[in-house]
Amino acid sequence: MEKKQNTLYVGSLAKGLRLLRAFDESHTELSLVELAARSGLDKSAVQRLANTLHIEGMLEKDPATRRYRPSHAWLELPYAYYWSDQLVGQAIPKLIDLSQEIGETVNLAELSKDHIIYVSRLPCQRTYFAATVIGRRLPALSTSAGRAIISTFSPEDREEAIETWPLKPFTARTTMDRATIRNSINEAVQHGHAISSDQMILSEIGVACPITGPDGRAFAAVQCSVSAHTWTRERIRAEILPRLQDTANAISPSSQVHRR
Amino acid sequence: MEKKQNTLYVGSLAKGLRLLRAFDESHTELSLVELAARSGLDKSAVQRLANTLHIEGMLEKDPATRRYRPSHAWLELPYAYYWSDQLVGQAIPKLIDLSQEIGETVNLAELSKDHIIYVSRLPCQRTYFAATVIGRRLPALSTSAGRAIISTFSPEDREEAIETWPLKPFTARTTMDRATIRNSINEAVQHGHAISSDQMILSEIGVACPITGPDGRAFAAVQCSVSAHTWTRERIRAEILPRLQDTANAISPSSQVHRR
DNA sequence: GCGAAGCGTATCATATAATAATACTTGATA
DNA sequence: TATCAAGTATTATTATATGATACGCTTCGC
Repeated sequence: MEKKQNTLYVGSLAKGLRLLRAFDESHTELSLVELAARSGLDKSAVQRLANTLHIEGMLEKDPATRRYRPSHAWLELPYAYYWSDQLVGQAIPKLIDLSQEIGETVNLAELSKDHIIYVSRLPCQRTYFAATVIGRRLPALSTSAGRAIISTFSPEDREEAIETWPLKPFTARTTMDRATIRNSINEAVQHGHAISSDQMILSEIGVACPITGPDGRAFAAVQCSVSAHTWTRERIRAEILPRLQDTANAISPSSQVHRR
Repeated sequence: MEKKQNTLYVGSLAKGLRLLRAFDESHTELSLVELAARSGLDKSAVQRLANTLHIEGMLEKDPATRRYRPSHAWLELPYAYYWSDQLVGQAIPKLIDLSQEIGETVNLAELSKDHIIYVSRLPCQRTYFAATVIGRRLPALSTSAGRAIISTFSPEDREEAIETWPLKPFTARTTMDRATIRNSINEAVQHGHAISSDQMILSEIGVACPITGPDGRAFAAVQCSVSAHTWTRERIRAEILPRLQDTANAISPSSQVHRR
């Protein structure tokens, strides 16, 4: 057991959480030994912990196959989260209006370390499944929302993000060159919004405007995803951007306390 | 410590989960002693467990107030859940189409013991916040979705549900009389859909059609919420119901394996 | 139809790791 | 400035989690 030293650290709890984290989009149900393999724990530990999680209602267990699956309890935790996140309550009604106006998929993304996480999604057109699911965590540098947020940082912080935050190729056209990303972010600095294409999936264009705090630094963004088959960047700028910008401004806390 | 006996039960893990469950819509951030009070654990235990959850990234801690809040990790759990739930993937594109067609809020609800839980929500009109948030768990008997699901049960199971499942008054007009609920469910048996008014909030009407499994028993429902100020039950039956029914049928697994 | 392999389950002796009591620190209140 | 409550740190004690081992069941390949 890698020593986490400290008597204020309860190892068993941490190990249980590792079991929960073993589930993801490509591991939707796991057997005992698979859980052991993915969590790095031995069979006995997994047996005890998984059993506990099952008894506590955090894991479903198929009586036939003996395999574990996430339970409905996994949906109740985000419910609690939503009430605790001030921003979401502020934003949702405005996002609904926006999505109705433009008739395209609208997302709310928050910065989470060096990634962005989709906190709220309002799909208006059929898209791929992952685009409809909250909680998706993506490298900030590869998303329009992330770039919009970074564009509000001080020059030093901005540069650090561009140089050090992680990248991962999702499509053949995901930008892996940090200089290109720097250009994209610089444009965002100037225009107040970021646009990206083909980053997470081909033929998808994302536009995002930052939601800024009282200090002018963004921690979230309103984002809109459209298909490159029906939209051009020009049309996006003409038809979507103004409303997107208005929405982002309306949500930004600074606007609510009457600061510019 | 109430003995959960068994050497396959890890108490510390269970206690940690109790801390997570201490957060809900009216307890969005908690101090150490509040956590202790709500979880029923002593201060020392909470100190250790909360600290562990913080280190593991499950709890945010405000450096100023020392209070704990749910972290973004709480949003990653539903992400994993969605991929593990077959139904959601099947349903989402059809729900998007439906919501676009009728221009009203569309929900996917699943049965979870004697409650229903909203698994997917597509708000189209401004509503109260709770109606936009996934993971909300409501007594099945008090919701159109729950009644639609129960209506597919065998007469015995149906009766047991009506007699024993829990009720709770949310509005002054929430039906607390089981005979009235029985009537509502019997109507659902005959017409294949359930309608309810003023159950969760005043002036809200819910319509739901069951999603049935191969055995004809439902485990989920497609539901639509509208305002009583702009809709009557007659108009709902005429304009919304046909499409709602089609959508529910299209999602039902039985329809996909070509049974009736 | 038989043997082997893999997986889930159960048991148990051992010492690690969680406990709960206590004491210390901080900061808010009056 | 004194008091109190909340958060933090430390400790001895033992309960509690551990992980090795053994058993039984199913699924394969031969």
